[in-house]
Amino acid sequence: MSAVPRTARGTRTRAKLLEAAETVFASVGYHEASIVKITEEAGVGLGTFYLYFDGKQTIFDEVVEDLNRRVRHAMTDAARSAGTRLEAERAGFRAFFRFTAQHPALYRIIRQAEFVSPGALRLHYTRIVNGYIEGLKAAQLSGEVREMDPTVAAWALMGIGELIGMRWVLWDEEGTDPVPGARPDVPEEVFEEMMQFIERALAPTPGTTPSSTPSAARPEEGKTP
Amino acid sequence: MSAVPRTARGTRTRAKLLEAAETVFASVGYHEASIVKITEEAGVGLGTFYLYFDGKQTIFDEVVEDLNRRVRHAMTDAARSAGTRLEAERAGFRAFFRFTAQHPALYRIIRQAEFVSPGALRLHYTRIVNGYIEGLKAAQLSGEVREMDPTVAAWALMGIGELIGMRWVLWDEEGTDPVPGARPDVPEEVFEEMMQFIERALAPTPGTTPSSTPSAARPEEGKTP
DNA sequence: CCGTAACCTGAATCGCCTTTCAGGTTTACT
DNA sequence: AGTAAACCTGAAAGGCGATTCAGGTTACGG
Repeated sequence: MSAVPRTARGTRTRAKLLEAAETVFASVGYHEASIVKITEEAGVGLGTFYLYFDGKQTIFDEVVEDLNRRVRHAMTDAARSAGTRLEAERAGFRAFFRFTAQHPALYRIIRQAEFVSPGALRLHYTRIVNGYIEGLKAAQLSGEVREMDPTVAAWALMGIGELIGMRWVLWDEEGTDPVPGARPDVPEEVFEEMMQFIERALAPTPGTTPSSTPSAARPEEGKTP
Repeated sequence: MSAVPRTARGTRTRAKLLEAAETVFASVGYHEASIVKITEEAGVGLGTFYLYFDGKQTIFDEVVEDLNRRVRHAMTDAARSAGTRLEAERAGFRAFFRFTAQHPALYRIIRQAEFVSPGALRLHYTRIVNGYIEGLKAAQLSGEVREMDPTVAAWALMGIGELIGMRWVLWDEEGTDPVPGARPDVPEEVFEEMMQFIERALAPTPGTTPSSTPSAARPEEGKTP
């Protein structure tokens, strides 16, 4: 049975294991990730693992939970400083892609959760989507976003980010120097195209795109109740 | 070493194995799927498997290939009978969701390919996306779709379908009677909302004249899917 | 400096899975 | 019917990884 560490040393060891697990799961996948590999990566003995975790599944769930918390934090943090909803959307997506570039583990691990831990998978997606839904609802009240079902739109946005991220962050990243700070993000043109797509989909008046210049003349009127 | 069947019986046996593999991979995942389970599901002896496949990885690749071919066929078939591009988009998405509802194996298997067979994963996505790109380019020429990078839009569309399908077909399906003909599709309201989203994202800007704008102004730069 | 609780370790056990192969069965063809 | 090729089978070898556990090490209050 797993236990909670009771001293500073124990806390450190547990954290090392968690970090090592993220690394190993991301690089070889759940299946190929053996407890031995995880403990080796963490630099601790094999048996130590079972002091803090019940098994592979348990530590996997915790890794997913942790990644989810971190990516949402990155996104809301970035969005907070934005003025309009569209700026927030922009900042959120940028943060998402940046996080993906810096932690490819996110994608690689989430995709495996389908079978390893379906509950964790759903929690991951629904938590992020809920963030979108809240934002969209608020933007609808202020007239920045047209009348529509925010839930459907939120899942659509999630899907766009997911696949664009996969295509231009994960796939383009290969063969890149694995220096933590120097990972390529989504190319600027692609990002702009994507935001155009999104802005038109959400815009109150069909066919018009609000200027992408931050605080330019964009009065608050356009209410479409 | 695996071999190609030389008689009708052999062909049947090989097909049974392939179908059984799809079922088993979808229900328990690649990792939990043992050769024993596959051969039992197929109703053949254990050793028979190795007459036609080199191993688990090999048959997995072939299952992915097969599913990919079938889903694309379903989509293009449905889209063919449509008049405008938007109708085609609509028909294609409907076919995609219907296929997903009838073959949940598609999602469940593809998601595992990330580690099991990255090449197969990429092939799957890029093939579908290429279909979109062709359709979008044609629609741009006829002015039905605005000027934009069709590649980015295609991946966005793919992402929308992917997550909406996951949320409303796969997740809602649970606990449903597994009768092959009676699987729930995406609810009509959700489908409509999604199409609204897509149509607005792709719609031409009212002011511009489609045929007069040189559509070759933005040549495709090094997209190498 | 001592004692104890917490912590760490890795060899050994156990169980499951892949893959092989020698021998039996079916099919295609004359 | 007869024969060769194709096909099928499942016991058994060989390997790998999860988990346990008895014994050693470290931290720290008194």
